[in-house]
Amino acid sequence: MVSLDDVAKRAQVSPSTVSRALSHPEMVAKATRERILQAVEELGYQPNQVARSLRKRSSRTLGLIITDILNPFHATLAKGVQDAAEKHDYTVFFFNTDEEPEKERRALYSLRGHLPQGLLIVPTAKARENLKLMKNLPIVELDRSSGTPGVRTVMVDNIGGARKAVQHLIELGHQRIGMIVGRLDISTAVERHQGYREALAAAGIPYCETLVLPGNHREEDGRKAALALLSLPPEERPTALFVGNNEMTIGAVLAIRELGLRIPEDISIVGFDDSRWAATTHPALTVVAQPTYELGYLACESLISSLSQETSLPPNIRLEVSFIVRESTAPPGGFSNGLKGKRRKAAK
Amino acid sequence: MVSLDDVAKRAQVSPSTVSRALSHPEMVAKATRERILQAVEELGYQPNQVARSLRKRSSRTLGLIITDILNPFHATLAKGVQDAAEKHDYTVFFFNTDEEPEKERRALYSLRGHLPQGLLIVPTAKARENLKLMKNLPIVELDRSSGTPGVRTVMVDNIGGARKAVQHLIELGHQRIGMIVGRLDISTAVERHQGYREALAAAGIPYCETLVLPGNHREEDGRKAALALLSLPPEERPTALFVGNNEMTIGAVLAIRELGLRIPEDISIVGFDDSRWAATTHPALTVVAQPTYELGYLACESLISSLSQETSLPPNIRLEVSFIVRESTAPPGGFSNGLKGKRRKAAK
DNA sequence: GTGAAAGCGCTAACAA
DNA sequence: TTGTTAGCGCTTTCAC
Repeated sequence: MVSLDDVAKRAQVSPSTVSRALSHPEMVAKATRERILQAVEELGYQPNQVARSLRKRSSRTLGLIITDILNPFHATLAKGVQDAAEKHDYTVFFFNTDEEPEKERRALYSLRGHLPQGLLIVPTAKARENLKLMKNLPIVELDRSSGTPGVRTVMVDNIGGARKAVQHLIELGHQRIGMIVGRLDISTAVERHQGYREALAAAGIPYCETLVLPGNHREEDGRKAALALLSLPPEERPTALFVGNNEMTIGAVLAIRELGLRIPEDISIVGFDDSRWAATTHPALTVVAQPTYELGYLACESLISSLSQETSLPPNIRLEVSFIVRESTAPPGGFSNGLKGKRRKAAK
Repeated sequence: MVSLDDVAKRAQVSPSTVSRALSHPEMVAKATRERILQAVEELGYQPNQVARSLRKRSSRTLGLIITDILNPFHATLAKGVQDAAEKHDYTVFFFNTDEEPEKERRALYSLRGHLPQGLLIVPTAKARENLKLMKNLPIVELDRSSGTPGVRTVMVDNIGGARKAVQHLIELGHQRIGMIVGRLDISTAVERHQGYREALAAAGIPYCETLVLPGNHREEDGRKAALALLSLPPEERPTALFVGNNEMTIGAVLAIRELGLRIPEDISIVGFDDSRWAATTHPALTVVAQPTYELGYLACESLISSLSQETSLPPNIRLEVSFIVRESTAPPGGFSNGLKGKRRKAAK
């Protein structure tokens, strides 16, 4: 590889002058600078970032840790982060934890050795413990918060979004509204659950524990939870479902199909997080839509701006969600009011 | 940060001994080694990978460049790569090119400065040019090939997969089979197109240019192409569609819905690459399924094994695809045989 | 089996 | 404005 010394020789200056010409052009006389730039060009010289990092103790790299790259929500987050990082000429180390704290720990450890300038992370349930590894590293948490002190966060208004969703169902006339919530050791799940409770309370509907089932954010968890909720005895069974994330929503819809129930005639459903699947499935789903790409992009902007001390962005950001009414919600209908012919088929 | 020198002092040995104890344990006496390891433990020492990389001129990092992280196929590829990399204790620099050669060039350039050990890339159409930047870097191309000499590849049997898909349609009785193909400067598109031609030829069906439309791999391209193909005059109009990738397949299905046509009664459709969307949409799609995760995983294994000279894996790997018949294909029916009531609605 | 010394490629005092 | 020098944290000869 061609090094700075090679350039120096060719341009007949000292290595430090070459370094300056590239890093602080204004400190070098115009003529010299041009001679150097030409040599750089001719030799195809590219600075060795590794050497530069070692010397400057700062690396122009960031870490990105998400929990599930197969989830389009996370993939979109990653794209937002990546785009912002590239814009500022940062390179990103990427990790995927599968929601497993142990994988997260290993990712953090491995990342630490590479001395990144900062970290963007969708924390797992044990992140608060794991992040102790990263003393003194600027961190932004995306989507959810681990509660680690001193960490920046970029999240959406989960409470408001959930409240709106449930309110919508209540306005349609639903009284028994089930919720498939995420793990309650994850902040988004807690907040969406809170929004659910608030909406019920505001309408004077008592909170009923049997109608709330937790899941581990995956499609299969949503499916199982929906199956369980819809197997309750008729008088307890929910007439509508509010599901805490995109993957579980898909699972819930599949469960409803398995049971031979119709959406929205037999059961209404609202999901949290929009997706192509939600928009194009039949019937199209009513959802709380999040500005996912912006979330990732902004988180990265926030991190980078905090690195350069231009603390233009507040350390904790909440983005607004929007509520999209499509075809999966309607006033309570047949199924809830007794056993229709459909149901027989369902009890497979 | 605690450095090797700190450990050396605490263990009362020289820095070089500490280095050896960690990198070549067998070169250090057991007692010394244990003392050192204890000091490492007590101080929470972690080797500085940047310094190590600079010195060894080798970095335990890999580059991963894909073209569209929002495409579940690519996200799955990335997960496979990531998992394999982690297994071998490599860290990955991640880039997304959006199919844009210019972004790819920038990604490669930026990556190069970080001295990765190797590169995994889904090449864009201009990769052959761009990859000239990466002289001497071990490279594995995934999914498609840029034709760059000396580069390893891990791909699927595109020709065979396409042939099987089209053959299936022919066996159902279709004669006018349209194809929505990718960009013909991308190897997968060329190969799938070839499979299409071969299947037609084998059945003695003449190849018809008007039935083949290219698209840029995105959903919207598939939609437009399908719209165009289905707007052909009745006697030229295809009765079945073979679509060259997952995203365009979704677009084609949406187009068919827009036109008010029924799948498979009015038009059959087969996609290349399975996905949750394909499996759960209604009707579920017949597809050529690829071992996507394995593709990514194996590509990374292949790269890493080539780095350590254990050339156990062949430089060019082709994985088998499988053909999954679901509900989107049937013998040619109503639509193709003339104008049904449905069609009026379609001509919006 | 261990230590001393050199140096990976770069940047940043400090001097001139 | 430019050059000299030292050193980031590590590994690897080369001695002993």
